[in-house]
Amino acid sequence: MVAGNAKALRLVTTLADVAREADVDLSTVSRVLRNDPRTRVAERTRDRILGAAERLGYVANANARSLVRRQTMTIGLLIPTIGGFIYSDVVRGAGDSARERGYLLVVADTSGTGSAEESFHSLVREGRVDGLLIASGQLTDVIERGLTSGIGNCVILNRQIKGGLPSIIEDDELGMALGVTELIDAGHRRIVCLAGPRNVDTTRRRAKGFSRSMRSHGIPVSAADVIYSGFDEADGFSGMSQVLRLSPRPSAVAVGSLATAIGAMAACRERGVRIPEDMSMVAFHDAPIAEFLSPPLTTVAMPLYELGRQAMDLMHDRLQGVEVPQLTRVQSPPPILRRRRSVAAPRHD
Amino acid sequence: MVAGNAKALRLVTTLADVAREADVDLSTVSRVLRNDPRTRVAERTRDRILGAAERLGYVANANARSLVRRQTMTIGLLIPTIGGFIYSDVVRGAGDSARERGYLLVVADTSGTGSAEESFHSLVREGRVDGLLIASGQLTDVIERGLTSGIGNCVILNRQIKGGLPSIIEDDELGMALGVTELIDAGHRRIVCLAGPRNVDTTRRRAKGFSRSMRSHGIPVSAADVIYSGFDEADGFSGMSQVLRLSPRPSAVAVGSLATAIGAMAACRERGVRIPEDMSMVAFHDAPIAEFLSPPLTTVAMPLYELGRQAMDLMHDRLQGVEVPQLTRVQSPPPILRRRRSVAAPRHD
DNA sequence: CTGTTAGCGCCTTCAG
DNA sequence: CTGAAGGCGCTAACAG
Repeated sequence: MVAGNAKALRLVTTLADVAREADVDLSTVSRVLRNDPRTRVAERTRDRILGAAERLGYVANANARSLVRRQTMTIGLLIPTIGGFIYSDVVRGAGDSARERGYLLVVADTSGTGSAEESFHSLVREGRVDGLLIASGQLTDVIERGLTSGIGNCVILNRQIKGGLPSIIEDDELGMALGVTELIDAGHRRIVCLAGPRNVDTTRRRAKGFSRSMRSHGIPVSAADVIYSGFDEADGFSGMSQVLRLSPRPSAVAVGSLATAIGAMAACRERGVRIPEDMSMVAFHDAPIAEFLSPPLTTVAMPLYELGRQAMDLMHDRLQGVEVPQLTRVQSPPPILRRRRSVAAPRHD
Repeated sequence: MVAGNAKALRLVTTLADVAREADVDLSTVSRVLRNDPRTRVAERTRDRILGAAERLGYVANANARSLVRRQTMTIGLLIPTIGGFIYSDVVRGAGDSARERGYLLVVADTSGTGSAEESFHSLVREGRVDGLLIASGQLTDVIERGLTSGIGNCVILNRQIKGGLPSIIEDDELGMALGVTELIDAGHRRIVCLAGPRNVDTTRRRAKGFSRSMRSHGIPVSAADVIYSGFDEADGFSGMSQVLRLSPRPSAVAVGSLATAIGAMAACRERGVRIPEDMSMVAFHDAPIAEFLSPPLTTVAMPLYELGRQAMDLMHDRLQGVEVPQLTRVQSPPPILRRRRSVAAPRHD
């Protein structure tokens, strides 16, 4: 009475069910449903099969298919924390490209402790995905320190990495230079860069953009002009607090991320430093919120949608056996400076 | 020369490889590696097997396992857009619970057109997940309109839904009442609720909390006291603009989401309406950013981490065959009012 | 204690 | 144009 139960409650219809219903062999059903180009099927049988499949609500099982085809048609994306300003665009870009190519994109959040490596394991090593897009610095670090097994089809987003893994980066240097130039053009000379964490690739590139722009305008820069902090609001607050203690106090600051800038604005407010009257500010990265801050923030909008999209394109190439370069730069569009109201001429210049 | 290539480049080691290396049957390897409690294996063979597996870097293939076990040990989570303030907590909660139970959580962003249904299809119907947590109103609507096949193991987050699908909700009504009470306690009487989109369940519950709190304090409410808009910054801006045109102008506003509140603050600023001097404000939902706004925003912090976690717990029960109620309320902790500086006594009272 | 045997659901030669 | 047969990598009885 209980025996055979497992079979009895198999509710999903399989190829065999459709075959029975259509009175053909299941291999024929498989061909028809996949539109196998190598086989021509009689119009009548095809209709019969299609009808039966429809009637039974047949959907092919991805696991069985993956097992034999040795590919899952799904790509993973690792991001450090869902909810960051910049990731939504990256995810949309990667998702759109994936969909167009018949792939499924699944994303995993690596904010929990150890979850970066765990996700990597479950997704890649256990064969749940064909490839992994890695936008999580945390995991990138692990890989750089020697995790080498099974990292075949990975693409690193916006980090350069030792060890031959392909990566795709935006032109952070140019982006930051754009922002700094805006400050310089407004008349500022004493400008400080409130950058992200020290020794992180993106921080380095943005800091470089800062220095480059300064120097190319004939303004000397010293190491002290770059203040390192983290990437969130609280980091921005403390970082900016440092900046405000500097003497002479800079008249403008170029901030390494939008969240940091929001914290930095709060620090200014608390000290009674008005933006832009007493302090001009540009932020690296843009999001709808920038428009609604006080004052609306001048930002550098990086092509993050394109970053996601092109990362996926790269992955697709790799999966097709196309050789992909070890370092790719996101192709157009270039970063855009969104002028709002956080930049003004310096007061005592 | 090219023939047999497919086999040749099979780089992953299988059970058979380990079995060969350890000179035992592959079923034994399977047992040992799974720690099958029903079989006792000689210490020596076990060591041999473990050694071989280690040496060969064996990792079980998830697809093959899923195929036979008829379960994938992965749960999907659908969210409307990665990058919203509230989703990071939900994802963390769900992810933590999943991990503790040996499940993998994958999230899919349903912001693209049609991608909600597509994701649902690829994940659930094609058998890539054992269950789906749905926090995407978009998909909820589709389901409510009649998508019924294969929705066996779904849990709806923070939406009540017709049709018997289990859902878990927080006490939005209480949360909003908390915020409104704070306003009333500060002395406000003319208070407006800037709610989300009309006809959405969460909006309705928050609006109800508003009315309830008002009435319980003896303040009459009319339908006109609830202004409907959307859930993002721009919606908040336009919604608040409407509020500011009201006459008599309210002295306080209870806003239905954090993003909306940020837009609303901007609208006030533009009109020269100072917060909290001319207008008090509380927002539903909290995130680190609230602390850094101008002024720091008084918010109602909902237990979103718990929502995610308990949704996953519910899913787990369901997967274990435990009966789950059609409607669950998130258990403790209750919403917390985070007092910051956006509420003050009204001016002309 | 360990090996043998059947599949899971699907794809893919190879015959007919 | 269609059917038969083998196998993807793994698990789970059932024997020994």
